[in-house]
Amino acid sequence: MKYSQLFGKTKLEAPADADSVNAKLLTQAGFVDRLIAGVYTFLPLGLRVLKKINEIIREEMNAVGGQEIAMPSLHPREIWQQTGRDKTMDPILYRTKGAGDRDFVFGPSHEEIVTPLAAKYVQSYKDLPVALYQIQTKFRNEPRAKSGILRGREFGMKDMYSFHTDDADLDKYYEVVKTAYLKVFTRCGLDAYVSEASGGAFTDKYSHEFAVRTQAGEDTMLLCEKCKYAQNIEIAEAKFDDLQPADEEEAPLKKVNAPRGITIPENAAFHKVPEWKILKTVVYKLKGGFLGVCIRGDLKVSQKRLESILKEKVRVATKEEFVENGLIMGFISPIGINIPFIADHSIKHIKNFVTGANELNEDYLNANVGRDFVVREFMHLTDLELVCPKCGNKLSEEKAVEAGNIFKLGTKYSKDCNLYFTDKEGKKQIVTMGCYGIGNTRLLGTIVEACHDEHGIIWPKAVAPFAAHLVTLGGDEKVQEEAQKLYDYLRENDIDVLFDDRDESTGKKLNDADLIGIPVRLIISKKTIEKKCVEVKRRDSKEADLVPVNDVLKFI
RNA sequence: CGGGGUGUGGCGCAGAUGGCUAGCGCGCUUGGUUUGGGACCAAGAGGCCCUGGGUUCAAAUCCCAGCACCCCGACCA
Repeated sequence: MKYSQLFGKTKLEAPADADSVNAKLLTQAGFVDRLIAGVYTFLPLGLRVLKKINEIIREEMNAVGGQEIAMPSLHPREIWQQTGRDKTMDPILYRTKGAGDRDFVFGPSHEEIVTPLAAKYVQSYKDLPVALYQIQTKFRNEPRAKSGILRGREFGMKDMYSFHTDDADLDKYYEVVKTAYLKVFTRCGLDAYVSEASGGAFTDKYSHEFAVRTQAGEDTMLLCEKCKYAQNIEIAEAKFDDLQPADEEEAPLKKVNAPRGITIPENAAFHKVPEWKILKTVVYKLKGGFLGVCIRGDLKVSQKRLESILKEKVRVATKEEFVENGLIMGFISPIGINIPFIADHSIKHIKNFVTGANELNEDYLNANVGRDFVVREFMHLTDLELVCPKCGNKLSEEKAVEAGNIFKLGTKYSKDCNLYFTDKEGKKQIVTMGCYGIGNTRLLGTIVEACHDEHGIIWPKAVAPFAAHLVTLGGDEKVQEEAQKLYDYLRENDIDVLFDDRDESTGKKLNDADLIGIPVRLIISKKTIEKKCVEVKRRDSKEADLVPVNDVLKFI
């Protein structure tokens, strides 16, 4: 491909509202174009990468017996009512009406389609197990699309569904797919970890996430290098004691008179609640002022951790400083107080806290984070040290992106959609299901987050849009001729090459090459022609080599 | 859904106490000179100043409403 003819040019500056590295680099380099928040066009370069990713996914899914199909995106509403998800997923469903005023849903996922489909074709135990997958666009009305292509409203996903005669068979296959998933991420040049997933609609025991380590990740994960084990820090902390009943609803905030002592046990006793229901607030003195720290009543803030996070020495505020800030010892709360607050993850999922009202002997009941008070950031602030459940080593804290997840669905959808089979004894049995998702477009963004430097993207070889980037320097005709010869030669040898044949200045062309990030850069210039050589430079290395034209193939 | 910010050629921005023909940089077109890390000269093209309503002799600029985008939270198979 000649760059002069490629649709989608590089830009000197990234769009001002690009919020993440992947959004900046991918738009600046001409891989994607944003239509609206969370909805992107894939330009030729971007689509090339996406196709490579899809091919890797396809190969690995085929290798574990997956069969590719293509299901519709337009779903009649009734099948969503049948599983109850018309209601439970209502906020994120895109809806439309068809002829005769019929209601439709744009598919956010495909259990509702694939289960009835399987029911049509699966009758006997001989038809099982079977795994079906597709690579397709999903639609989810995210309340806040963000992070470039990492969280979109329309996005690409590989979703696979497996069907089994019993749990044992599902368990076996689930492990096989887990391994296949790790292969996919490794082949895409990423460092992936399996993590036990958060509780959700389908219970945490039966789901795993795949975390990819990158500095730009949205989640903080606890990782074990050795076992490739990961755990989301929020889950780790919440899990250490599963306190919050899942069905508790947020109750209205209430201020009550509370002539109690100032300690947590006295507080808990007075309100007749467990200590973990108390929102504990500690105020620290920093160089630049005061900082409130919220934590669950039964836990302790680790000053050491706080200091290592803030990178400065801190101390608890003195009595005088309390008065100065209008704080009442024992009755502090983040509600209605004018100092910044951060919080430990432990409070994130607890509802209806008891907390002080910043007045003597006055408390708030039913305080909820987000609704009644806001914290700047959630952090890990306790002494809690977590170890790998497999090898017992201490887990390290890293930022990560969730790039895939797998679930044991069990019989939820088979029941709703009447998916049964006849066993060897001729008895009717229910089918057990698993489902397995990888966001392929998110994966593309994740690769950029993980593989870039200050000049641009550094594509791992397996997913690079081209194998080589041929660049001419200088407007010399001889240079163009020689480059054209090399271009033809490479193509004859099945090398996917992008040929920057433009008459642009050296700086622009080299900067563009760095930005686009193709793994190998080849330069033809007056200098190289004199030496009958080509300059070869790998994107991830600083050094360039001059190699004889005939040897070029060895370097790609 | 709460709080904050921003909407001006394709991109990045200036103009805001109402007032002349709405500017600048990048990009684009034409011609010329250049070419090893974002070149230079000259001549051009390109604008419902987010939308709707209002105030006014006069609105990019003031007022009201709405929409979109971004950030921090809430939410998140």
